[in-house]
Amino acid sequence: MKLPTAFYQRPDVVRIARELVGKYLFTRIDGVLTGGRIVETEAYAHIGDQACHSHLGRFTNRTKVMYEAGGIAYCYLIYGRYTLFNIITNEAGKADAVLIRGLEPTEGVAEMLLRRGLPAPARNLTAGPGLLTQALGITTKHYGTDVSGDLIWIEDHAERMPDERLVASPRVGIDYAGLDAALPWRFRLKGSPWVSPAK
DNA sequence: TATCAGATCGACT
DNA sequence: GTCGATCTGATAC
Repeated sequence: MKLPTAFYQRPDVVRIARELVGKYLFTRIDGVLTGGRIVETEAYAHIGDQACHSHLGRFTNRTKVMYEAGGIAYCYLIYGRYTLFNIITNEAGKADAVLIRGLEPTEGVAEMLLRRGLPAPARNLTAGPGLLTQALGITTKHYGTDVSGDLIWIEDHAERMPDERLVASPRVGIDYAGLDAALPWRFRLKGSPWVSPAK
């Protein structure tokens, strides 16, 4: 079943990030269904987390949707080339987010290959936050899109996801956040080849 | 106003 | 293992 908006509006972003591992992310962009199982996420909290774009109430053109109520997409460009896909959580004004870093393709693989320009399924089809957005057709145009809608949504297939299959570790690429960089807010599905390549 | 570093990936050595 | 592509926001002048 499709996760309702209420799922994202709960206050504990770390718990939401953990629960999203094993759920299924789908998009129907240009009328084509693509998606797969989420195998890697990271939590970003607006309070006490320097790595979060909304830390200390930063409010810019880029971060403004983070301050809306949970359940919408926060897409932005990094390094001038890659779109990263986050889901805003918590209630309006409490700008928390979950970054989707890794996906195991299950639906619409042919279309994903086309979008990625690959001849055959390979690990680099969706293993990495900048890659899965390409494969799913997510761009900055989807900034602010409802993730419980008909364009982008997440389904719960009621798979058993035992704790021992979930690995918590520090997040990636945020050394600038000082001590906060050590917070174990990155969640991966143990043994999945579809987790992102970054250390 | 200018500079810098970043929640990345892929090409190349 | 290293480096370039090239956009955004933060910080320094």
